[in-house]
Amino acid sequence: MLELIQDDGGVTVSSEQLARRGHTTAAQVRKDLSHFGSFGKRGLGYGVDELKDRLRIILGLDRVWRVILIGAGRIGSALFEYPDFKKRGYDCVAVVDSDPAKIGQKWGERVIRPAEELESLIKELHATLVILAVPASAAQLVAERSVNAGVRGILNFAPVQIQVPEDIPVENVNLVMELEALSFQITRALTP
Amino acid sequence: MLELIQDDGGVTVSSEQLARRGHTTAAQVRKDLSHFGSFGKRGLGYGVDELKDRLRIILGLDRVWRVILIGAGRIGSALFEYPDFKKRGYDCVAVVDSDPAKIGQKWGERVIRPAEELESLIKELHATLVILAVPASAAQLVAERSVNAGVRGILNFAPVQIQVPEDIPVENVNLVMELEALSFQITRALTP
DNA sequence: ACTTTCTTGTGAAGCTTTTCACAAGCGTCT
DNA sequence: AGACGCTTGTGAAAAGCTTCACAAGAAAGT
Repeated sequence: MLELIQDDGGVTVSSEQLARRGHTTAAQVRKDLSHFGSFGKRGLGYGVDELKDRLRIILGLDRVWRVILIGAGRIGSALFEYPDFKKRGYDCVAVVDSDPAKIGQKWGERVIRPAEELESLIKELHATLVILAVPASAAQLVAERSVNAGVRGILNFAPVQIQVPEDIPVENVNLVMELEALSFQITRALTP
Repeated sequence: MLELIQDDGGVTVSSEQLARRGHTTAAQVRKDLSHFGSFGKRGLGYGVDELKDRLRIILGLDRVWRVILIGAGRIGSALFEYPDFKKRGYDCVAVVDSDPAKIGQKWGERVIRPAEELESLIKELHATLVILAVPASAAQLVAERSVNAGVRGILNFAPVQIQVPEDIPVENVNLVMELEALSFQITRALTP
């Protein structure tokens, strides 16, 4: 499994150092990285700058992703204000909501657009990703509309499994599910 | 892997129906469930009510988890307002923040407490879980303080890997990481 | 009671991921 | 130059996970 690798201070970094930061093993790190070519230096480790560059390319972060945020509620707002969002190469090109009271409000320099315009916005602004921050009941429909309009990936905050074609990746963030995973692990630890 | 199983309408449900809802296979569902005893009925499937009860117990949801929310920023606020939170058995017994401007503010019936009180609140209120909704720079320290004060699990929204003893489960929710996973999958699909 | 139709639970097979182990490469020190 | 200390990259072994396949059980109809 591919793991996140954080920056650090030195000029080179060994697989073992990376493993400690990423809660994994040195062998795992080396195997993962070797899938994308061998750019480590034996006896030294990986050059931090080269590693960053390579990862950026492997992860597709050498481009700017055009994102539309669907749902201007609390989660949407938290995401929108997230400082690293733009810095990391994600450009929120539009915000849509179905609530007439919210439409027209300004978030920073973005005006909240009505949900009906979703398809045309995706096409006109060439959005590649959508962030679904809508109630569970609306999620499936909005996801389908987005995919039909040409979106390539979905980040889903609604607490439902959405059904989309296999070639459209979906990442789910489900607060209750994460809490249940914790609760399961603690419970299992208590009753072996 | 244990998968989430949503409610449905009928009185019984087969492994195949569950599989469709959960993006998995019938055999997988049966294997997962059989780890916790055999409570399906051959020829019929699983009784929906019994299944719900069993899952509740397996996941440790037959009790109320006492949670402290650390960080009263946007993410914290989105979580706090999340309607299913209380319904699903999570009781937010306190909110703390280090910003003097926020301390004393009322969120619903909860008053935001100063971060210094974290340890005493955990002990006095018998909190079992903490939700870390603080900046990355503060996460590690706050996590350690929480664990030392007796917390049993952590839901971490800060974009860093926190280091805690092995027996303390940590679930990470990292917006940028999820987006990077999407971006990686799309990129890989484009360049095979 | 017997047959038919479903569906579970589970051993075995197949597949994937992780770990182990070590040759080979790189830099440093003498 | 040669020896030494590190660290990568990678086959091979081990472990883990998923799928297959089917006996056994449960209801319903004849």
